[in-house]
Amino acid sequence: MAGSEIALKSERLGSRARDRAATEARILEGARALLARSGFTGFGVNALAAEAGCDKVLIRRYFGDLDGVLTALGGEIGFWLGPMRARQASGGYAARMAALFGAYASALRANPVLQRVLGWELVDPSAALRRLDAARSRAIGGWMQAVRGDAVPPAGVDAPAVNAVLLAALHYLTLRERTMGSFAGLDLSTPEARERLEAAFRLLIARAYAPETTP
Amino acid sequence: MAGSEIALKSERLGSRARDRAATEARILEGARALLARSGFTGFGVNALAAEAGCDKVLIRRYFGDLDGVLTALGGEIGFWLGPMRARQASGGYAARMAALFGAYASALRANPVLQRVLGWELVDPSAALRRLDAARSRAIGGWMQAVRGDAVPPAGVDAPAVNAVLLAALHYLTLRERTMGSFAGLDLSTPEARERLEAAFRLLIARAYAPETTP
DNA sequence: CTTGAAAGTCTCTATATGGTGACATACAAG
DNA sequence: CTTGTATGTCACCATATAGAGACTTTCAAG
Repeated sequence: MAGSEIALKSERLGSRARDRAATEARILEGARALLARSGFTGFGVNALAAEAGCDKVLIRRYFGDLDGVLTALGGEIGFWLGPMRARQASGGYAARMAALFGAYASALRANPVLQRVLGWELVDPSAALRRLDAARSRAIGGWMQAVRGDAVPPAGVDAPAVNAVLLAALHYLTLRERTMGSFAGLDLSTPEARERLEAAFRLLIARAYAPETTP
Repeated sequence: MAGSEIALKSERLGSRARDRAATEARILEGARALLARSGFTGFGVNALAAEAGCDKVLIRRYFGDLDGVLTALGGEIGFWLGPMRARQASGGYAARMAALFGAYASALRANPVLQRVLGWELVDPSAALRRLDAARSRAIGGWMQAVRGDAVPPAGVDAPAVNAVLLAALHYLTLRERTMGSFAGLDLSTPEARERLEAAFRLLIARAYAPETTP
């Protein structure tokens, strides 16, 4: 009888491998899953503890704050955009930029957590989100510079400003597709609309960065 | 003494003019002010009642739900974009589109409530926000059609798609300016950066909608 | 004048949240 | 074996929220 009690206790309490690193990993994975599923509106200490299957006090002990969890999660943001870094585009500036935007659009569409972060930044910016944004901005800037390589935009075109405009459009349309599903009369859920938008991006890039002579 | 008691009571309870229409107007005005100041994160029944200076039960009685308040507020969304409807642009399609974007950008920048709504749509879309978005989309579409007039975009250019891309960029950059204050390495709080972005918009519009011959 | 509905105020409950303290257990160092 | 620390569990508290009920007060219709 005593043995069964001990077995019960050890099953009830000891089943959790007493491993801080594993718990922290579960918290981070839970935060990732929770953000992907419910976004920031349901992102609280209680919900995260339930998702990670641990007590909420451990979140405070190990990360101090929910912002600490976000900051720790941001350490993997390099991984979010990592797979894109490999390839190097070729051709002129316009061609390289088109390839770059296509790759970034695919990566962003496949990353719900990044979408949630980008959306929440437009609603309730916090210090942690600002740090994440700064790091992501640097990463993307470096990545764009690497892909661009030695190609230079045509003279008379403010490439950083134009790229910012196009990148802003890409962010907004991707978020609209997941949330509202439509924008400006276009049904973003249909492949036709997305193809039209991709064509519009290609056209804008081609004409903005066209060489001196345009047909 | 009985008289003073009556006076006190009438001052405490009767000071509120017993007028349902006025109370509804105060609730709507309070919702507008609350949204402009705190956004949707602090948009609750208690906060709205405190802002409007009335009891929260009246919000439920008159509007049923917070979504009802939003829907009623959306009836004034026509007013939000109303002042722009007057002027009619002239020139070619590119020139008219440039004027249109400039006017819309100014109106959006001066309208914090519209900014909050646009931001929240990307985070937590509700049925009420979908209705508001549909109405706003129709209004903007009609306004663009009116300003465009009889000008037609050059052949081979998918004008609705291109305009959607540019409009998306305008929305995103305006929201980023209020929240993060920067995007893609550009400090949006400086007039220089905004001027560069406006120039980028003008360049994109001009080249996308340029007549057949481009220098 | 009486009566009944509308307008408004106050209070209570149920719930969820973030946060903190008290306690139990495992594990390793002494 | 003892002891201390880290890890984990549980219970409690203060707060804010949405919502419903009970209660005045005004006003207008009869």
